[in-house]
Amino acid sequence: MGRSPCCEEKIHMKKGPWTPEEDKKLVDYIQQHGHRSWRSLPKNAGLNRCGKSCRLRWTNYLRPDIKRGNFSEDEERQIIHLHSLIGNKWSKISTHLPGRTDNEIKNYWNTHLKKKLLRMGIDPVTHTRRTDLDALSSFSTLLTASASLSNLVNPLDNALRLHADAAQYLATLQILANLTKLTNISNPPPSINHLQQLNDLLHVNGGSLGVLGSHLGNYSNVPNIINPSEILMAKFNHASSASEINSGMSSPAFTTSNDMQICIDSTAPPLLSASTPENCEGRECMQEQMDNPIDANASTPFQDWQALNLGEIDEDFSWKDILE
DNA sequence: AATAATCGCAACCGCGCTCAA
DNA sequence: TTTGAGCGCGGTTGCGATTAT
Repeated sequence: MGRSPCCEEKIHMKKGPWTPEEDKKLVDYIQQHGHRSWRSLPKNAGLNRCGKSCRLRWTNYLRPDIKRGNFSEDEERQIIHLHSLIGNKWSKISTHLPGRTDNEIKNYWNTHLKKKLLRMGIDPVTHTRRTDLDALSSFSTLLTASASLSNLVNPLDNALRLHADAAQYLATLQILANLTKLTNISNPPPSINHLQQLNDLLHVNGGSLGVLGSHLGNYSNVPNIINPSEILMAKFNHASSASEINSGMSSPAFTTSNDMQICIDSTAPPLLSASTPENCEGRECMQEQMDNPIDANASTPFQDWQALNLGEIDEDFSWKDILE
């Protein structure tokens, strides 16, 4: 049903920002008489405003229990959590955040949290990893950045060079890996042949991942393309022991057995997921996660990358810096 | 220093729900 | 059962403040 204008005399009503005098009149009236009927309130309070405007001013600004100031991290988390469960139900969300109005939460969501999630590669509507090509292009920005880093490092500094090479390679890897996902290309496990070629490449080129990365095209052009990240991980899986890695036969970027374990256990982190698990989709999935406090803290895409824990060369150089 | 672009927030708009007559 | 007043909600707009060029 509904109604359009909230009062017939609306055209004569004042609009726009409230003056301190109007605020005082409204507060004084409500403190004395309450606000049983918003429609009759402005007339009784001596305000040339429509009741709706009075209600909004009171509920969003003048109410004595309104909390002012920045949102705390805890409040942010709660908003994101609740939004993932119930969507844009701002008034419902506000009931869980004492002193915060639905309007304030809505504004905060639109101006801060939405962007924050997007920066993290999370779709603010579905709360799942983004699958669009924008995110892919942002990753190619990372590739460009890592390439620049590669150009900046002293060619004589072998360790730094390898780190930069690895950064560039990982970026390439992720782009290709996600392209294969986006295009629904099947990923059969790497054959022994592929592994042998990979092994040769690493040995011939002194274990430089940068050089290896430059050969990825050979794999991505063949039919039945193999997910490049799987090639790399299979290579490490295939290595006879961690000592082989540590002895310099493989990339110095992966030097500890702990690092190896991470590489073996997972492919490149799923910054972009082209598909969701059959039994866990979109908001329902998030609902499950939020019901479980541990799952609710599930890693963000960025955390996935941090989880690679590839180590740091020195205080001024870290993977976090590259990935940021 | 001037101008344009962007951001952040308060306020408005209009739809739909509830409930009393 | 129908009607419509009143209210609440979510989306949108307007504008001052801030930042970038």
